Amino acid sequence: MPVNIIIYEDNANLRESLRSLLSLAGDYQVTASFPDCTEVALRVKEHKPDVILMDIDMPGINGIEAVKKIREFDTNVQIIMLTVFDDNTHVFEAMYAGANGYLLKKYVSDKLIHAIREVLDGGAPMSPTIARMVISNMQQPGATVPGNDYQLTIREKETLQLLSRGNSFKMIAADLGISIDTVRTHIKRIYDKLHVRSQIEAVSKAINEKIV
Amino acid sequence: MPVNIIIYEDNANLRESLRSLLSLAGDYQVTASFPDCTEVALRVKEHKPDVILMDIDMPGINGIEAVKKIREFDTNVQIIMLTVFDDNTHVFEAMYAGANGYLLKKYVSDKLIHAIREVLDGGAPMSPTIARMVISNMQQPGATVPGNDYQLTIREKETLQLLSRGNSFKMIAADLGISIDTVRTHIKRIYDKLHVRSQIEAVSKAINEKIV
DNA sequence: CTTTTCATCCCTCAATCAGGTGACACATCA
DNA sequence: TGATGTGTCACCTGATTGAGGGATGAAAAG
Repeated sequence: MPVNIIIYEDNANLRESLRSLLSLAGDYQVTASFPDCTEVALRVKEHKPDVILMDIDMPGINGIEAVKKIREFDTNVQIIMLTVFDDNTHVFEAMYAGANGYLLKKYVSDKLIHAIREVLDGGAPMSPTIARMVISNMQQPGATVPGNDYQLTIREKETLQLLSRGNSFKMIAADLGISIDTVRTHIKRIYDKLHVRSQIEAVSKAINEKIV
Repeated sequence: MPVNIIIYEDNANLRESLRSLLSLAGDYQVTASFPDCTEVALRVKEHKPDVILMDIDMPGINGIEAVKKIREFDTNVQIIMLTVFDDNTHVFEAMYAGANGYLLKKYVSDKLIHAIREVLDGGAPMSPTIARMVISNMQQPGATVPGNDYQLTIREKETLQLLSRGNSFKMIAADLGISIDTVRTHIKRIYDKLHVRSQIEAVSKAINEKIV
């Protein structure tokens, strides 16, 4: 069964190049291709592709918006962004929107077939510089080393979790089946360990450093 | 000028395989290899490698700890993790610690040379499944439906931001140059709009839905 | 067997916060 | 011009929280 692919690319030459590149490779069937994203949801539902190749810079709805729309109803179709942009705004927006891969156009001829194979195998094809950007992005907030669990005890972690979800001391006490005073004690110890002095600081630290 | 590489790998067979794989490829020089990470900082400083291949599971100091130690004094050396673990704890810890690439051992023979080339070119080589994990991790916080900014006004967003960073009303008032009662008003409106009833709920919602 | 850690509970006091109500200036917009 | 939205400020009440204490028992570690 061939892999069904639809293409969104406003440049007619490139669109046809992609189509022929894929048809020559065998096992790939471009069931449709479009120069813009009007009715993107309808069209995707209609063609039920396995893979979507999506340009970013298109007239009307751009590729990132299109990905968001598609992800509202389909989280399975594999979407590879195909673009000339390698600045981090575009890359991260695309990733957050729900793209599975991100190929720079200059690598397309070499890597497209490979990338399609890879998304179908559950991978996330990315051009090298893109991969580096993604990693750097992860490392930013990771100035806080995970493993810094601040030696919280189990009970303290539970308390912090409930606190982070917006519970009052009273609710935490009820939830854990202990007295409110015990909750207060746990909270105090948590403050000591996290070096904070209020709920919000603790919660903010807990969420940002994913202790919870 | 050949690429200088040092290897950390406790399995003697694999260590030698890597060494011969690299020597056969030409242009790569394994200047040292070690079965464990004792004195890792000293050794790296001594050999000044271009690339470090780092196993994770080693006796004594594990590879992730070693990466942290190395990154304390050298942010330029390219480090590729070389491991059998593909669970997300190990992957993310390694990434946060400062690894540049993450290759599963089963792909080593095929991809090692390519991966070394790639880190040196500023890329971030990853096995496909690893790349997918990294991307999924990025998409988690973005799972929140976009467009939900709850119609907060500029001032309310500022207030919420300061609140999320752990400031008290008093501090927010000082920061914004307004009276504490005004802060209270803003906060109250924020509560209404976010449908919450406390600081923590607001902060937790704000962070999780990345309004701030 | 003693010490430490964890989890539990209690008390007090001052500070902070939530919820309510009301007011005023300013800008925009219908 | 009048309605609406925004940003500002004030006062009040009751509840919650933060910061200090201190205390007990069970379990783990030494």
